[in-house]
Amino acid sequence: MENSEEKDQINDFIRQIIKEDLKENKNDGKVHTRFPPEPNGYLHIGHAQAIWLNFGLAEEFNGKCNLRFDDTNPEKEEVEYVDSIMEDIKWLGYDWDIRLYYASDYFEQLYNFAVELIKKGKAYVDSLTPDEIKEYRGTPTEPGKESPYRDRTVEENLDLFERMRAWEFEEGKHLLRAKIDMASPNMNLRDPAIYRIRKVHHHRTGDEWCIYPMYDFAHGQSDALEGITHSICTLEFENHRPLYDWFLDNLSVPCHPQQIEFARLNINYTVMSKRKLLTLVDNNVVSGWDDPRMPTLSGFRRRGYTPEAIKNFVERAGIAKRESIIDIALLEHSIREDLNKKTQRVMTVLNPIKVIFDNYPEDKTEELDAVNNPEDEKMGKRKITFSKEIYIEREDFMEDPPKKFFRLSPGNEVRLRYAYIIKCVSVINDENTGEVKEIHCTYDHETRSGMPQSKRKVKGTIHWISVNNSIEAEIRLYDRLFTVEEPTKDKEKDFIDFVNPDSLKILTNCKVEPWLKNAKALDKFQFERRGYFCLDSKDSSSEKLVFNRTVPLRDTWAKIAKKQ
RNA sequence: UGCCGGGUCGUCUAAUGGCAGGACUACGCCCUUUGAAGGCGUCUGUAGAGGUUCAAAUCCUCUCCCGGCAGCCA
Repeated sequence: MENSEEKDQINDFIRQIIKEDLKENKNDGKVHTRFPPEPNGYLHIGHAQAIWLNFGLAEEFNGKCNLRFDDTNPEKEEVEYVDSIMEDIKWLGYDWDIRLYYASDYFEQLYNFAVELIKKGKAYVDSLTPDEIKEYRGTPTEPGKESPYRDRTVEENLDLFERMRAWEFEEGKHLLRAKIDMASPNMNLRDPAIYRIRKVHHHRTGDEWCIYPMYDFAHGQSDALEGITHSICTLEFENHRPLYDWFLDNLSVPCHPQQIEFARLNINYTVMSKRKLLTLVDNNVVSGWDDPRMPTLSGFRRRGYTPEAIKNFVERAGIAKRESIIDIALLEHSIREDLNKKTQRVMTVLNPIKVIFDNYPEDKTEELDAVNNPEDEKMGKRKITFSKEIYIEREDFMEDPPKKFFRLSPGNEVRLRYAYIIKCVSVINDENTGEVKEIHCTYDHETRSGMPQSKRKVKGTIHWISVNNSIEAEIRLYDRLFTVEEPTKDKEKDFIDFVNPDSLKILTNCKVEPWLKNAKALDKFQFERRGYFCLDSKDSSSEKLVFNRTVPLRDTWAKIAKKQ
């Protein structure tokens, strides 16, 4: 209920257009959108916004949304990408039902549309070389000039185009072009290419075709064939809209969809183009498209992000026409908010140092109650073991603490979460390095959680884990992939130069609660006082547990310490 | 500088001639057996100059700034 009320409040300019169309009963009051990825890379979080928009609009206005692969360029497209794209959309929670299409499904119809254009005298086969075509096109400030082949007869064009299809010509020898206006101030209308010869194997049509339609010729007609009402795309296609409309106006198509453009999603400290992400993969800067540092959906999934958090984020980022860069802090807020409500808490020590209680019996152990999730009582409680020797985080102890350090230090007390109040009595340092090796404490036996004395005010509470009741794990800490907000802004340097060398830190000697050995891939937890973590889906095994840090908890102390 | 588009708190985003609001961030306080979460509060904005109007972020004029476009990519 609450959710739908919230949804009703979204009123971006696209929704306003749709509501207006509905009011006028345009398209018989129907809304039909489509998500049209090119299978030449993995989906990133920018695509998630487009998916959320297109599928969300369909849900909101009782319409439908198609999935259509825009596979008109066989040189870059692969089945691997098709599969990953479908997996990612499903993961986000959307369903195209039976409406799975490929632009390549329409190759025959698109060919016929091209023939129709030729017959109407509105398309011609050009035989200029690629270089000549470029030269003839002019520049943004100067008009182009017409190709000498522009006035070929309909019969000649038909014959040539048929022979192009019949594998008679070499790549680049001929090109089918729309006959529009070589002097148009809009470069897209200067006789744009419609069909080019490419003797390349296509991932779906195999070697059936050697001519392939250009994006501009395929997209609008595919939209029309599917009965799309609102064809939503990003800003860089705004200049193509007159061409989109020109084709639909000059062909016998079943309907004329409306193209609407919005600004693509950008986030600081990362990059968001498939080409650049591919570069990171190819140069082994990351381990693959699903490296947890990647802004791909598969990367976020492996990192421990949830579809809910991603959808909340793209909704909060909003839909508009002005170009913007969203602060990564908004994304982090969204995932913390979701995981806080959902995750089981667990005691872990990432960087252990041993604490020994001088006044605790050698062989004694105690089972103590720990809350699984303070945000959700239904998640219940579990037992944790206390004993003479425990580990705490190295950073929770300081021999010479600054002001406002509320943790353990010589002569001072601290509370052990769910256990006792303890006091540091002595410290053993490493003979060579001087580093703290072992901390000796006394525990106050009247302060066990729940006892009256446990109400005593102690400023700090730290987490811990029993030496004999913990298992080892590897924990991978991820940070932002780049050191600067806009890695692609610098004109002198390559964006790769700004990769954060500390974007991945691997901790190998971490201690976690023993039951975690039963965790399944992608299971999510809050490691108390540290952050949200999930079991890695590729490298973790029963012999070696591997956890990925999704996002750290907010850390007020880190800010205070930094100021001091 | 041809054409197209865009400029509202630090960052996003609303207000569609009628009180510039929300979220994130930052900061402060409260609460706290997670320095988390939560609660309360504070700061900060209509690119500039004119004009129309009782009233302008919104309409008009001029200026400035920022993107996109010269693939047989999408």
